[in-house]
Amino acid sequence: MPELPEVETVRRGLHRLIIGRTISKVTHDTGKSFPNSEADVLQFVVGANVTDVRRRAKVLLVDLGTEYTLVIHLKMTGQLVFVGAERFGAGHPTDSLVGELPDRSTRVTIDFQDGTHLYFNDQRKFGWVKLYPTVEVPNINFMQKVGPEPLEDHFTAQTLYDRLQRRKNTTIKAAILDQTVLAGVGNIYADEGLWGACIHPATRVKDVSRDQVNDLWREIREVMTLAIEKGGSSNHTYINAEGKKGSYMDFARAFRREGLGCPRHPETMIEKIKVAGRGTHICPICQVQIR
DNA sequence: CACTTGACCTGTCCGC
DNA sequence: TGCGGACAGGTCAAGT
Repeated sequence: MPELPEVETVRRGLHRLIIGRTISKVTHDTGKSFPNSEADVLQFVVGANVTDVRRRAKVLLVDLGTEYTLVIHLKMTGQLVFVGAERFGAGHPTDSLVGELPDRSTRVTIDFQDGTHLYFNDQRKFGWVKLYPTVEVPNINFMQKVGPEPLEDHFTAQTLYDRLQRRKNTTIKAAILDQTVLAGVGNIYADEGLWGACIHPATRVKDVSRDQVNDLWREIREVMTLAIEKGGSSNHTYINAEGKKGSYMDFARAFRREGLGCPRHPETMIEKIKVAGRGTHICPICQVQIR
């Protein structure tokens, strides 16, 4: 589900809500939702306090005082929801969208000593929580391969142009979804960025001009910055650490707007097509495919 | 190596 | 109403 802006929104919430809390108990599914052994969980997680919550690409990193880190990927439908102790005394937070937790999609429950809880819910079970020594995190295969963070200062249009050269013969949409080209772009912000830059998603990378790459670079950064400001985009499965939805979809220009007017040409409707195996939203007037 | 496709899961929606 | 198939905000492994 979540792309960079959604994962960053969850990170900010957790950073505020769980740092300094001490873990008293962990319960989890057997299998890939949390594949570490009970012995490791008892030795390195239970009794540990949370020292930091970081993000790289779409991956969350919850650092523990034991020099171990919980590495978490939400994939399509994962959620991390913090529930305070007051929930069980004064009732539910009125603006939370989650029901009573845990529920049938809860894969991992982390209880804190102060009576608060962190729930990892994941309807489709694609997501996971894995425990690594903190110093080993940079050596994880994904961390070795993943591309630059698009919102960092050193990510320039030239960087994007250079990194796209490794995918010259595929479509521009497939290329920007490739996490080794740049980090954090998923289906929503790919469509939004390509609409902003007036590039048809099925255009081959080699046919995208240098000026178009400049536009795409700027649009990806702008759209992700706005999305973080709005707390991300929400479908029926995405909520943040406090159980609330993001409002970026109120500002979306192409994604999931098929049948509605293009903001640049209100008389022309956004169309839904398939590119790179994914549902793709375009304006047929502004985004003209080359070759 | 680059590229595409299917697999991983569950739930929902849409057409017959 | 029931059922089959497509599809869903992501990555991997395996195939060509």
